[in-house]
Amino acid sequence: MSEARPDLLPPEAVRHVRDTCLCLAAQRAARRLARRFDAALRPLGLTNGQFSLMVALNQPEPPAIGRLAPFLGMDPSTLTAAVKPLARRGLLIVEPDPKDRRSRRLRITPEGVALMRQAVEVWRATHRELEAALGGERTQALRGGLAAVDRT
Amino acid sequence: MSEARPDLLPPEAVRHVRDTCLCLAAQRAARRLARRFDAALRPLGLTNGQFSLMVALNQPEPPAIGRLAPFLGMDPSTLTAAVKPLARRGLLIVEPDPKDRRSRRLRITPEGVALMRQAVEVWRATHRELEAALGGERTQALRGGLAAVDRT
DNA sequence: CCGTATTCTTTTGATATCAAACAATCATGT
DNA sequence: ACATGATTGTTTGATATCAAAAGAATACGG
Repeated sequence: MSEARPDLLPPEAVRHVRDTCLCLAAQRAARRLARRFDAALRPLGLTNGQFSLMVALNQPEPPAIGRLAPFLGMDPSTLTAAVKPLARRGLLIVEPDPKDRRSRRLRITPEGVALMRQAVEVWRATHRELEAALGGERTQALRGGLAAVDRT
Repeated sequence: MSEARPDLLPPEAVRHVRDTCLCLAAQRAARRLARRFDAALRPLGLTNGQFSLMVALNQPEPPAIGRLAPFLGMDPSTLTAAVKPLARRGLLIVEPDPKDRRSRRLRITPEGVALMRQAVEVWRATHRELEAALGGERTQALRGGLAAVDRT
Protein backbone atom coordinates (compact mmCIF):
# COMPACT_ATOMS: atom_id res chain seq x y z
CA MET A 1 0.00 0.00 0.00
CA SER A 2 1.46 3.33 -1.02
CA GLU A 3 0.72 6.61 0.71
CA ALA A 4 -1.77 8.92 -0.93
CA ARG A 5 -0.13 11.79 -2.81
CA PRO A 6 -2.87 14.28 -3.47
CA ASP A 7 -2.28 17.35 -5.55
CA LEU A 8 -2.95 19.62 -2.61
CA LEU A 9 -2.69 19.77 1.15
CA PRO A 10 -5.79 18.70 3.07
CA PRO A 11 -8.33 21.54 3.00
CA GLU A 12 -8.75 21.47 6.75
CA ALA A 13 -5.02 22.05 7.25
CA VAL A 14 -5.16 24.99 4.87
CA ARG A 15 -8.16 26.43 6.67
CA HIS A 16 -6.52 25.90 10.03
CA VAL A 17 -3.41 27.86 9.09
CA ARG A 18 -5.37 30.58 7.35
CA ASP A 19 -7.74 31.15 10.23
CA THR A 20 -5.41 30.82 13.20
CA CYS A 21 -1.86 31.75 12.20
CA LEU A 22 -0.84 34.69 14.34
CA CYS A 23 2.30 35.23 12.29
CA LEU A 24 0.32 35.75 9.09
CA ALA A 25 -2.25 37.89 10.89
CA ALA A 26 0.52 40.01 12.39
CA GLN A 27 2.27 40.50 9.05
CA ARG A 28 -1.00 41.46 7.41
CA ALA A 29 -1.92 43.93 10.11
CA ALA A 30 1.60 45.34 10.27
CA ARG A 31 1.62 45.94 6.52
CA ARG A 32 -1.75 47.58 6.61
CA LEU A 33 -0.83 49.87 9.48
CA ALA A 34 2.51 50.66 7.87
CA ARG A 35 0.81 51.76 4.66
CA ARG A 36 -1.62 53.92 6.61
CA PHE A 37 1.07 55.76 8.55
CA ASP A 38 3.40 55.90 5.56
CA ALA A 39 0.70 57.66 3.60
CA ALA A 40 0.01 60.13 6.39
CA LEU A 41 3.70 60.92 6.89
CA ARG A 42 4.55 61.03 3.20
CA PRO A 43 4.23 64.84 2.93
CA LEU A 44 7.04 65.04 5.48
CA GLY A 45 9.17 62.50 3.65
CA LEU A 46 9.08 60.00 6.49
CA THR A 47 8.00 56.39 6.70
CA ASN A 48 6.43 54.89 9.78
CA GLY A 49 9.69 53.15 10.63
CA GLN A 50 11.72 56.31 10.27
CA PHE A 51 9.21 58.10 12.46
CA SER A 52 9.52 55.50 15.21
CA LEU A 53 13.28 55.64 15.05
CA MET A 54 13.36 59.41 15.17
CA VAL A 55 10.99 59.55 18.12
CA ALA A 56 13.31 57.29 20.06
CA LEU A 57 16.21 59.72 19.61
CA ASN A 58 14.58 62.33 21.82
CA GLN A 59 16.48 61.51 24.96
CA PRO A 60 19.01 63.59 26.87
CA GLU A 61 21.65 60.97 26.10
CA PRO A 62 21.74 60.07 22.40
CA PRO A 63 20.99 56.35 22.37
CA ALA A 64 23.34 53.76 20.88
CA ILE A 65 22.42 51.36 18.09
CA GLY A 66 22.54 48.47 20.51
CA ARG A 67 19.93 50.00 22.78
CA LEU A 68 17.69 51.14 19.97
CA ALA A 69 17.50 47.83 18.12
CA PRO A 70 15.68 45.96 20.91
CA PHE A 71 13.34 48.88 21.41
CA LEU A 72 12.34 48.77 17.76
CA GLY A 73 12.30 44.99 17.78
CA MET A 74 14.73 44.84 14.89
CA ASP A 75 18.13 43.43 14.14
CA PRO A 76 21.06 45.81 14.72
CA SER A 77 22.12 45.40 11.12
CA THR A 78 18.71 46.59 9.99
CA LEU A 79 19.13 49.65 12.14
CA THR A 80 22.54 50.35 10.67
CA ALA A 81 20.95 50.43 7.25
CA ALA A 82 17.93 52.44 8.35
CA VAL A 83 20.13 55.19 9.74
CA LYS A 84 21.77 56.01 6.44
CA PRO A 85 18.99 57.84 4.61
CA LEU A 86 18.21 59.84 7.75
CA ALA A 87 21.83 60.79 8.29
CA ARG A 88 22.10 61.73 4.62
CA ARG A 89 19.20 64.12 5.06
CA GLY A 90 20.80 65.64 8.12
CA LEU A 91 18.02 64.58 10.47
CA LEU A 92 20.43 62.79 12.77
CA ILE A 93 24.15 62.51 13.32
CA VAL A 94 26.06 59.33 14.04
CA GLU A 95 28.71 60.08 16.62
CA PRO A 96 31.15 57.76 18.33
CA ASP A 97 30.76 57.30 22.05
CA PRO A 98 33.87 58.72 23.74
CA LYS A 99 33.50 56.22 26.57
CA ASP A 100 33.33 53.20 24.28
CA ARG A 101 34.59 53.58 20.79
CA ARG A 102 32.75 50.51 19.59
CA SER A 103 29.48 52.23 20.27
CA ARG A 104 27.79 54.74 17.96
CA ARG A 105 25.26 57.17 19.30
CA LEU A 106 22.48 58.63 17.21
CA ARG A 107 21.93 62.29 17.91
CA ILE A 108 18.89 64.04 16.51
CA THR A 109 19.71 67.38 14.83
CA PRO A 110 17.75 70.63 15.13
CA GLU A 111 16.42 69.92 11.63
CA GLY A 112 15.33 66.52 12.87
CA VAL A 113 13.55 68.03 15.85
CA ALA A 114 11.82 70.59 13.66
CA LEU A 115 10.57 67.90 11.30
CA MET A 116 9.49 65.67 14.15
CA ARG A 117 7.47 68.44 15.70
CA GLN A 118 5.28 68.34 12.61
CA ALA A 119 5.42 64.58 12.39
CA VAL A 120 4.12 64.11 15.90
CA GLU A 121 1.05 66.14 15.00
CA VAL A 122 0.45 63.99 11.95
CA TRP A 123 0.89 60.91 14.08
CA ARG A 124 -1.61 62.17 16.65
CA ALA A 125 -4.28 62.75 14.05
CA THR A 126 -3.65 59.48 12.27
CA HIS A 127 -3.64 57.49 15.46
CA ARG A 128 -6.80 59.14 16.67
CA GLU A 129 -8.55 58.06 13.47
CA LEU A 130 -7.20 54.56 13.79
CA GLU A 131 -8.39 54.18 17.35
CA ALA A 132 -11.77 55.54 16.39
CA ALA A 133 -12.03 52.95 13.64
CA LEU A 134 -10.97 50.15 15.95
CA GLY A 135 -12.94 51.16 18.98
CA GLY A 136 -11.57 51.53 22.48
CA GLU A 137 -12.02 47.93 23.49
CA ARG A 138 -10.36 46.48 20.39
CA THR A 139 -7.55 48.97 20.73
CA GLN A 140 -6.80 47.87 24.25
CA ALA A 141 -7.05 44.17 23.38
CA LEU A 142 -4.71 44.64 20.46
CA ARG A 143 -2.22 46.66 22.45
CA GLY A 144 -2.21 44.06 25.18
CA GLY A 145 -1.77 41.21 22.74
CA LEU A 146 1.09 42.91 20.92
CA ALA A 147 2.82 43.65 24.20
CA ALA A 148 2.49 40.01 25.17
CA VAL A 149 4.28 38.99 21.99
CA ASP A 150 7.18 41.23 22.97
CA ARG A 151 7.46 39.44 26.30
CA THR A 152 7.58 36.08 24.55
CA MET B 1 8.56 86.83 22.37
CA SER B 2 9.97 83.98 20.31
CA GLU B 3 8.84 80.38 20.56
CA ALA B 4 10.97 78.02 22.58
CA ARG B 5 13.19 75.79 20.38
CA PRO B 6 14.40 73.05 22.66
CA ASP B 7 16.92 70.47 21.52
CA LEU B 8 14.39 67.69 21.85
CA LEU B 9 10.69 67.00 21.58
CA PRO B 10 8.72 67.27 24.81
CA PRO B 11 9.30 64.15 26.89
CA GLU B 12 5.58 63.58 27.32
CA ALA B 13 5.08 63.48 23.56
CA VAL B 14 7.88 60.96 23.24
CA ARG B 15 6.41 58.82 25.99
CA HIS B 16 2.98 59.06 24.45
CA VAL B 17 4.12 57.77 21.08
CA ARG B 18 6.30 55.09 22.59
CA ASP B 19 3.61 53.73 24.87
CA THR B 20 0.57 53.94 22.63
CA CYS B 21 1.59 53.72 18.97
CA LEU B 22 -0.11 50.67 17.51
CA CYS B 23 1.92 50.93 14.33
CA LEU B 24 5.21 50.63 16.20
CA ALA B 25 3.83 47.87 18.40
CA ALA B 26 2.59 45.98 15.35
CA GLN B 27 5.92 46.28 13.52
CA ARG B 28 7.78 45.10 16.61
CA ALA B 29 5.51 42.13 17.15
CA ALA B 30 5.47 41.26 13.46
CA ARG B 31 9.26 41.26 13.32
CA ARG B 32 9.51 39.13 16.41
CA LEU B 33 7.00 36.59 15.15
CA ALA B 34 8.62 36.57 11.73
CA ARG B 35 11.99 35.73 13.23
CA ARG B 36 10.46 32.95 15.31
CA PHE B 37 8.76 31.28 12.38
CA ASP B 38 11.66 31.95 10.04
CA ALA B 39 13.94 30.11 12.44
CA ALA B 40 11.56 27.17 12.73
CA LEU B 41 11.10 26.88 8.97
CA ARG B 42 14.74 27.46 8.10
CA PRO B 43 15.59 23.74 7.83
CA LEU B 44 13.02 23.58 5.03
CA GLY B 45 14.40 26.66 3.32
CA LEU B 46 11.22 28.66 3.79
CA THR B 47 10.50 31.99 5.42
CA ASN B 48 7.25 32.75 7.22
CA GLY B 49 6.08 34.81 4.27
CA GLN B 50 6.85 32.09 1.77
CA PHE B 51 5.02 29.62 3.97
CA SER B 52 1.90 31.79 4.08
CA LEU B 53 1.99 32.26 0.34
CA MET B 54 2.43 28.56 -0.34
CA VAL B 55 -0.41 27.63 2.00
CA ALA B 56 -2.72 29.90 0.07
CA LEU B 57 -1.98 28.06 -3.18
CA ASN B 58 -3.73 24.91 -1.98
CA GLN B 59 -7.00 25.54 -3.73
CA PRO B 60 -8.65 23.61 -6.55
CA GLU B 61 -8.36 26.70 -8.74
CA PRO B 62 -4.84 28.14 -8.70
CA PRO B 63 -5.33 31.66 -7.39
CA ALA B 64 -4.29 34.76 -9.31
CA ILE B 65 -1.87 37.38 -8.04
CA GLY B 66 -4.68 39.86 -7.70
CA ARG B 67 -6.64 37.63 -5.37
CA LEU B 68 -3.66 36.59 -3.32
CA ALA B 69 -2.32 40.05 -2.61
CA PRO B 70 -5.31 41.18 -0.52
CA PHE B 71 -5.32 37.89 1.34
CA LEU B 72 -1.71 38.39 2.35
CA GLY B 73 -2.28 42.08 2.98
CA MET B 74 0.49 43.04 0.58
CA ASP B 75 0.92 45.05 -2.57
CA PRO B 76 0.63 43.07 -5.84
CA SER B 77 4.10 44.18 -6.83
CA THR B 78 5.48 42.69 -3.64
CA LEU B 79 3.82 39.43 -4.50
CA THR B 80 5.29 39.48 -8.00
CA ALA B 81 8.73 39.70 -6.45
CA ALA B 82 8.02 37.10 -3.77
CA VAL B 83 7.00 34.54 -6.36
CA LYS B 84 10.35 34.51 -8.13
CA PRO B 85 12.51 32.57 -5.67
CA LEU B 86 9.73 30.02 -5.19
CA ALA B 87 9.24 29.56 -8.92
CA ARG B 88 12.99 29.24 -9.35
CA ARG B 89 12.98 26.39 -6.85
CA GLY B 90 10.14 24.70 -8.67
CA LEU B 91 7.73 24.94 -5.74
CA LEU B 92 5.14 26.72 -7.85
CA ILE B 93 4.46 27.50 -11.47
CA VAL B 94 3.22 30.79 -12.85
CA GLU B 95 0.72 30.11 -15.59
CA PRO B 96 -1.38 32.50 -17.64
CA ASP B 97 -5.12 32.35 -17.16
CA PRO B 98 -6.67 31.18 -20.45
CA LYS B 99 -9.84 33.14 -19.68
CA ASP B 100 -8.03 36.41 -19.06
CA ARG B 101 -4.56 36.72 -20.39
CA ARG B 102 -3.74 39.63 -18.12
CA SER B 103 -4.06 37.35 -15.13
CA ARG B 104 -1.38 34.97 -13.86
CA ARG B 105 -2.27 32.00 -11.73
CA LEU B 106 0.08 30.44 -9.22
CA ARG B 107 -0.06 26.67 -9.24
CA ILE B 108 1.68 24.71 -6.51
CA THR B 109 3.79 21.83 -7.84
CA PRO B 110 4.03 18.31 -6.42
CA GLU B 111 7.42 19.33 -5.00
CA GLY B 112 5.72 22.29 -3.38
CA VAL B 113 3.05 20.09 -1.85
CA ALA B 114 5.64 17.65 -0.55
CA LEU B 115 7.60 20.45 1.11
CA MET B 116 4.47 22.03 2.52
CA ARG B 117 3.43 18.78 4.09
CA GLN B 118 6.51 19.00 6.26
CA ALA B 119 6.17 22.74 6.71
CA VAL B 120 2.66 22.47 8.09
CA GLU B 121 3.93 20.14 10.79
CA VAL B 122 6.64 22.63 11.72
CA TRP B 123 4.07 25.37 11.76
CA ARG B 124 1.78 23.37 14.03
CA ALA B 125 4.51 22.78 16.59
CA THR B 126 5.75 26.35 16.47
CA HIS B 127 2.31 27.83 16.78
CA ARG B 128 1.44 25.54 19.65
CA GLU B 129 4.50 26.80 21.54
CA LEU B 130 3.61 30.39 20.74
CA GLU B 131 0.07 30.04 21.99
CA ALA B 132 1.31 28.35 25.12
CA ALA B 133 3.66 31.26 25.77
CA LEU B 134 0.92 33.81 25.16
CA GLY B 135 -1.86 32.07 26.98
CA GLY B 136 -5.29 31.38 25.57
CA GLU B 137 -6.82 34.66 26.59
CA ARG B 138 -4.03 36.80 25.14
CA THR B 139 -4.08 34.75 21.99
CA GLN B 140 -7.75 35.40 21.41
CA ALA B 141 -7.43 39.08 22.23
CA LEU B 142 -4.54 39.44 19.83
CA ARG B 143 -6.27 37.52 17.06
CA GLY B 144 -9.37 39.66 17.47
CA GLY B 145 -7.40 42.87 17.46
CA LEU B 146 -5.41 41.94 14.37
CA ALA B 147 -8.59 40.96 12.55
CA ALA B 148 -10.09 44.32 13.46
CA VAL B 149 -7.14 46.08 11.83
CA ASP B 150 -7.86 44.18 8.63
CA ARG B 151 -11.40 45.46 8.64
CA THR B 152 -10.20 49.02 9.02
C1' DC C 1 -16.09 47.72 -34.80
C1' DC C 2 -13.43 51.48 -32.46
C1' DG C 3 -11.76 54.16 -29.12
C1' DT C 4 -11.30 54.80 -24.40
C1' DA C 5 -11.37 53.61 -19.74
C1' DT C 6 -10.43 50.03 -16.60
C1' DT C 7 -8.11 46.04 -14.81
C1' DC C 8 -4.14 42.99 -13.99
C1' DT C 9 0.55 42.58 -13.62
C1' DT C 10 5.36 43.86 -13.96
C1' DT C 11 9.28 46.98 -13.71
C1' DT C 12 11.96 50.41 -11.42
C1' DG C 13 14.03 52.70 -7.62
C1' DA C 14 14.37 53.33 -2.94
C1' DT C 15 14.27 51.48 1.56
C1' DA C 16 13.63 47.45 4.90
C1' DT C 17 14.84 43.00 6.76
C1' DC C 18 17.58 39.30 8.56
C1' DA C 19 21.56 35.85 9.18
C1' DA C 20 26.24 35.07 8.85
C1' DA C 21 30.70 36.57 8.68
C1' DC C 22 33.78 40.11 9.79
C1' DA C 23 36.15 44.07 12.22
C1' DA C 24 37.06 46.88 15.96
C1' DT C 25 37.19 47.63 20.75
C1' DC C 26 36.78 46.52 25.46
C1' DA C 27 37.26 43.55 29.69
C1' DT C 28 39.38 40.16 32.29
C1' DG C 29 42.77 37.32 34.07
C1' DT C 30 47.49 36.44 34.33
C1' DA D 1 51.51 44.39 29.22
C1' DC D 2 49.36 40.38 26.96
C1' DA D 3 46.39 36.99 25.45
C1' DT D 4 41.72 35.62 25.24
C1' DG D 5 37.05 36.06 25.06
C1' DA D 6 33.06 39.00 24.97
C1' DT D 7 30.68 43.04 23.17
C1' DT D 8 29.36 46.37 19.54
C1' DG D 9 28.69 47.53 14.86
C1' DT D 10 29.11 46.96 10.01
C1' DT D 11 29.18 44.50 5.61
C1' DT D 12 27.38 41.23 2.41
C1' DG D 13 23.93 38.71 0.01
C1' DA D 14 19.38 37.41 -0.41
C1' DT D 15 14.67 38.51 -0.02
C1' DA D 16 10.75 41.82 1.19
C1' DT D 17 8.24 46.11 0.74
C1' DC D 18 5.83 49.83 -1.43
C1' DA D 19 4.63 53.76 -4.82
C1' DA D 20 4.71 55.27 -9.31
C1' DA D 21 4.81 54.41 -13.93
C1' DA D 22 4.38 51.48 -17.77
C1' DG D 23 2.70 47.44 -20.47
C1' DA D 24 -0.75 44.26 -21.91
C1' DA D 25 -5.38 42.82 -22.27
C1' DT D 26 -10.22 43.30 -21.37
C1' DA D 27 -14.64 45.85 -21.03
C1' DC D 28 -17.63 49.17 -22.25
C1' DG D 29 -19.96 52.84 -24.80
C1' DG D 30 -21.15 54.50 -29.03
